Amino acid sequence: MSVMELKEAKDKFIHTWGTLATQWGINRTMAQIHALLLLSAKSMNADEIMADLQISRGNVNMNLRDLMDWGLIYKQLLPGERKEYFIAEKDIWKVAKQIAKERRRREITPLIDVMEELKEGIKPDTAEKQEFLKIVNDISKVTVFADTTFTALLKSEENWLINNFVKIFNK
Amino acid sequence: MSVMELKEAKDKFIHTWGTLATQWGINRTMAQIHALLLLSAKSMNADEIMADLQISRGNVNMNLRDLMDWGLIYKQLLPGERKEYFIAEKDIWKVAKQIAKERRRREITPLIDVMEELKEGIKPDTAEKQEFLKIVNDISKVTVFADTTFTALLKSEENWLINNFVKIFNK
DNA sequence: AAAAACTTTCAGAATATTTTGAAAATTCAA
DNA sequence: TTGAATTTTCAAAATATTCTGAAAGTTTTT
Repeated sequence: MSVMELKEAKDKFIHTWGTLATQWGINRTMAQIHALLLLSAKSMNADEIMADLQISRGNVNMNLRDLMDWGLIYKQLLPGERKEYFIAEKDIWKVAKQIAKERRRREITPLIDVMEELKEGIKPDTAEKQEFLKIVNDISKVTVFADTTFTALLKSEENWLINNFVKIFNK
Repeated sequence: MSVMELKEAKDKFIHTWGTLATQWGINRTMAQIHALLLLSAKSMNADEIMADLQISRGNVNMNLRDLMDWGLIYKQLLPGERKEYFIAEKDIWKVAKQIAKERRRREITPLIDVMEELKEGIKPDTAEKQEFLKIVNDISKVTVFADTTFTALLKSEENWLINNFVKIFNK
């Protein structure tokens, strides 16, 4: 691609963010609003977002709430303004951490819980049951491992991965 | 939950696998077929899967193909049998690796590509463009970091994370 | 070469998700 | 208070995704 206009680039960014989001189970509009706010130097209100992305008030409201739940945007009350304004977290490392945290909560934790429940509910008194428990156990172990790794990555500011990251990040 | 029957437990496993899958952008039926095959000691053919999950032939066929693309199941040709049989990869560590690999390909790589494209297409000749490039650059760095970490995790059999894993896994 | 056994395809139907927009609820200023 | 400004809700409409099943395609047997 040759040199492109800023507006075009921003649109492409917003569009890409939205498309990719759907692939990982996140609502397209939510991702687009997030992208829009990420690119906006100023905080924006619902009307501005509606106009910019050409979407309804209800849709904007719902997705702004979800984005706040994800910890990706903040509400800002401007003095002398009735309307609520929204601004995105601009520290991308924090954004990544928030997304990872939320996905862990939604994807990993429930799986661990169900595997535990199944392990407790089945007595290994037949070969068939033992086979079943083997699978459940293996999944449980891999999942707990993923969870442990994830948690370590998110919490520690000291381990090699983070240092490695900081090195790359400040390059 | 108190002691439950094996059938009940298997159904719960299949159902849970299917429900969680939808949350990470994977088709419910694909996940259920995968779960069914994971739990099956023997390989199964399309008719058996149709009967077991009460779904159409077309649906089974399509999702079996997708599961093979993901590298989660294999086709097995049994001697003296016209029908094709399918068996799941039972090594859960391999399964996890395959899933991670595929998600990396779908989620991380395209994001990196678009960010690179945007970086190349914009000249930083105004403050506004520089701000835009800052965001794009930051996202690029975090994404490349995630990619690097992922790849290292998947490829190396020697680093501490894997050793850590093996320790947990063999407990 | 024909028929039987099996697999694949894909248009339309069914289902699920997202979006709209107007009404209800809330907040704030006077 | 009252009422204007703003936000929230949610039933119905729009859109997107998944599933079905019969027809077409392929492979194997006779």
